[in-house]
Amino acid sequence: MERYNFKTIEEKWQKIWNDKNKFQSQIDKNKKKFYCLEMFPYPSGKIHMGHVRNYTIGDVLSRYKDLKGFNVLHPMGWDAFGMPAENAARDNNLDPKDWTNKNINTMKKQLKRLGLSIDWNREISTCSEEYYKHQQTFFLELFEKKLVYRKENYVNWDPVDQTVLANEQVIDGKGWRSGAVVERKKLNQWFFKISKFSQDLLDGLDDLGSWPNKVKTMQKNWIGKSFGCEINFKTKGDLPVNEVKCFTTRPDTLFGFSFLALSVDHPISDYYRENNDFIKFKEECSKTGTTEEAIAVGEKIGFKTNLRAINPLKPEEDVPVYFANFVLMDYGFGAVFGCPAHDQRDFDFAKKYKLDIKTVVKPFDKDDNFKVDNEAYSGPGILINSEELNGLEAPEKSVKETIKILEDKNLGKEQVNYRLKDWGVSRQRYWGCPIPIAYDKNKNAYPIPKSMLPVKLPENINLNVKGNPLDSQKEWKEVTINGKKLTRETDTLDTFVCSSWYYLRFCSPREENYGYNGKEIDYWMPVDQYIGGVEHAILHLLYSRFFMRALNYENNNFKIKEPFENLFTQGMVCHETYKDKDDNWLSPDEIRKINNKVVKKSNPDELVKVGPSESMSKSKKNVIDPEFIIENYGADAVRLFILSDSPPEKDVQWSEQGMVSSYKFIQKLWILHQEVKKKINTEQKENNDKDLDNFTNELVAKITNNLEKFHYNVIVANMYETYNFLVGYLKKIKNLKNLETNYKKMLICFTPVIPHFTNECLKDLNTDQQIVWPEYDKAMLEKDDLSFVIQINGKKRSILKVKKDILERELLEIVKKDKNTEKYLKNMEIKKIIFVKNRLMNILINE
RNA sequence: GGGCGAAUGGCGGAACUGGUAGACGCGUUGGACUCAAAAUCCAAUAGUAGCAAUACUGUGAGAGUUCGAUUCUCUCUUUGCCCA
Repeated sequence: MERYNFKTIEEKWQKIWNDKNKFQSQIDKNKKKFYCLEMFPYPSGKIHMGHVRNYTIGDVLSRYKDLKGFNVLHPMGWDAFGMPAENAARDNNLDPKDWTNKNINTMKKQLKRLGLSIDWNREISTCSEEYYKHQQTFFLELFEKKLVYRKENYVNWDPVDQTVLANEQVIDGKGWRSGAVVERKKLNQWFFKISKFSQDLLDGLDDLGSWPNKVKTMQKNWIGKSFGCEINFKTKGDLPVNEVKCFTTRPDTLFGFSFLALSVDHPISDYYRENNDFIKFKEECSKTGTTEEAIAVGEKIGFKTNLRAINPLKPEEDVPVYFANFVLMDYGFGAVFGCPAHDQRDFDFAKKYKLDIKTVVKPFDKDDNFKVDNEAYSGPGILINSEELNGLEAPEKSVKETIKILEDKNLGKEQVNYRLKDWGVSRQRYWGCPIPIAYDKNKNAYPIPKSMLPVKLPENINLNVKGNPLDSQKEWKEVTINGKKLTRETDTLDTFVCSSWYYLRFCSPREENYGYNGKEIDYWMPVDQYIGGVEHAILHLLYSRFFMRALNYENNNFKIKEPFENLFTQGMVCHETYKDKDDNWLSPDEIRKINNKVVKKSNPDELVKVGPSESMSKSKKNVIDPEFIIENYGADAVRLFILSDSPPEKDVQWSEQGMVSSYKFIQKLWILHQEVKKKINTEQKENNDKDLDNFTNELVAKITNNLEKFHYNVIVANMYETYNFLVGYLKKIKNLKNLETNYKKMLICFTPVIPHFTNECLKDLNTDQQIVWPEYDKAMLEKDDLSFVIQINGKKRSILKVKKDILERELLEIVKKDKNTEKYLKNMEIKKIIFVKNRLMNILINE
């Protein structure tokens, strides 16, 4: 018998699917649509195992829904703008476009080789003019709706990449890509007014039923709604300032007020702009990043002003006013009131500058003499030392009560604050979507008329310059609008803008007049299932949700608010890490496992240090190249393995042995297929066999259920069970009449996972009609003979094969005679019997 | 510090609405085939005791609810992620 030649068979089926346009999708109002989307890849060069996992999960779902009769949309495209292309092009003297397109070609081939059921006719690339011209139109529309604005702002500046980073791109004070320490720099930037939708984005989360709770919580925290109070502090001192506005969530701790802290960017700083000490201080502050994390971790430093602030609830008391590095201008009003006893940050600051620490909240279990000592107490409790507020429960009642008092005295008012800041979209890079704006000599901004779109990127330019290459494009920068000579904006858009609406584009990828076609999105949107990594839980998903709201804003024709109905976040692909004796990382093919030892391939005497399994990354060299694996084992085997070992939402451990056994399994299935085929083709056939019908029925039920719940690892187990069953079955049973129909059902159940193999087998059995997902019979799941569990005092003592729907007293008679249970019941009084029909009987006796 | 999740054999992991814990795979051990090895096939595989039938223990720890808890409730430990 011939071995299963995965290479020819897989390529054969891929060609058939391709030639027949099998996965092409179009509107069909008679069918229910299903839009399945995986996060599109960045064309970095080659696909990695993370892609294999992501797209296999999506493919299993798409193929299942297709077999179920849905009209499936399953597109793929490229998140093609971004810094790696620009950097690679600069370093190797290439054009980013060429570099990107070359990678796209390679990766497309690799994805096709995986046998994904993708409608390639809808392929899009965000770096193509056909894509980004529509994005520029959207930008102008948002500009008209005043959802885009420009402001001078301090930004996170990455000195290595020479670009601005969003807060969420700064990790531990370092750039997420370059790893360079991030600096603060003031720049003119374009912003999307995402904060306008803070409440709506928060409310919308409730409607996203099947998003992971984890992701919803993360977004909720990110939006960071807080309830508090705006307070106007009167000030005195030798500056022409009478008042400072603060936002606080804890106005109830006002009696613990001992300083007021301002951001160095607060308007009051203007009075100090020529003060050398202040300038120095400000420089010092700029070394701390602008992220909340950097601020929390970094040392708190302050600069004392000549002002003193008056406590609104205690006008005879005034406290010093500082500039401090932990106050941000864009949160609240760039000013906070310091209550050291009940806020750790304030506490650290007060200790450093020897300020009062007045305890005003005591924990419930302490008396009124409670004093904050080594650290701030921020928990709940009872107000003390707070005059008229004494005895109030904090923060539950005290916050509301204090706000009322302040409002009555006209000293402040209730306010809701959001942590979510507007989205800075300007990037000082070449390889991105040009912002369709131009400026006159006075820096006034003019939108480029829509008729002049797209604003194309200049080609063949020198990237080997400091800063933004577009800046040195003199000719390109010049533009005349309505006879006016203007200069183009040289910043390009954050690539997260591109990925904020690409799912809309997939619905009508060739629509020329606009970014989307109304009819198409009305049919296809929203995405029924979105699948991707949890690392995008905040950024990409929040931006996409914002983008739909921005299009929806002042536009009655656009009805979508939530782009992704359901979300599934898959885990990462991990692998052991290896290091040699000098602590250099080793790749898996540089090591060898002999017995229980791991040694270096090039030097078998040298032991290799085996590290923990971590997410595959080039820097740790623990990557496995999918191309090599597909080449060696075939697409079906890779798909099977990547699903088999862990639930899709958890991390999976790559294992060579596991991969090999998946490969072998397909070989074994092929051998089994030959045997089944032989039996099917035998002339002599006997009666139908009920066991086989039952098994298949149960299998269909299990696999259907597991597919619906994303228990894809269990599906693989079900496949192995089926194999084991059939091997045993063929050995002992001659009843063949119903083998063919049952076997075909089994193959269809396997199709989402190993489509090439099953299509080949079905074809081999002359199955020409369109295959459809088998239905299962619920009633049949309850078998005529069943295993009935007998417990005595809650302990399992026997399992009896009995007929379905057996009555309690019938069963009791059997139990009394059964050799396993009889000894327990002899001469015992039965106190109680719990009888669960067709399942379990628990007999309670005296011990 | 706060929020959310997780903890089951040597390992990855199963277990429907509380009802046979350990499906399935990997690994390991023994056997068959072979001059030998690989591959393949067969068998065993939670622990303890026993030739065995079987018994006891067992889902991070401790309590609780229940006839019955991996599943529900509380406390704790460890760990992961996010936020601070």
